[in-house]
Amino acid sequence: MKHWLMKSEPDEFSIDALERVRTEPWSGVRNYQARNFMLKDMKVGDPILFYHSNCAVPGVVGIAEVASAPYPDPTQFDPKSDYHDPASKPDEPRWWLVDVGFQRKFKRTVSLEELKAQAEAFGDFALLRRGNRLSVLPVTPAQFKRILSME
DNA sequence: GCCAACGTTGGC
DNA sequence: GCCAACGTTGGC
Repeated sequence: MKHWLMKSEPDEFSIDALERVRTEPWSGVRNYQARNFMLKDMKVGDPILFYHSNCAVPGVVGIAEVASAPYPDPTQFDPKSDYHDPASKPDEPRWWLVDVGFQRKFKRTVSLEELKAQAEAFGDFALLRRGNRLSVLPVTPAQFKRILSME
């Protein structure tokens, strides 16, 4: 079982929004590395750290899980969608996603600032790499556990 | 709102 | 295949 971290801008889709809808198709990922994690490496039931980005206090705010096998992101074929990709063909979809299911919301935000303060204990962590912009990234079991212990 | 970092595009 | 231009991400 692999562990993951997925970023979302709370203005767009927050942990509270996920708690309300329970399950959300993770549409709109348009980065090949992030897509490949969803398409090739995720399995139903894998734990996910839910991360709020681009906000006052960026950080991990809760736990979700992979809730479906990968399937083509429908927004790529929708001309009205911001995520429309005219170059993608229905018989050969370029963008794939998984459903993300709510597990629980943290009592408090484990902030990026706190994570950075422990950067050494985390070792190599994609989230803390300089200039990191990946919105879907792998987390080791030890890193996952450490973040849970910081709640 | 600024801007550094990074991915993608397209001309050559 | 190189690389400049451009667009986006995301912390601050």
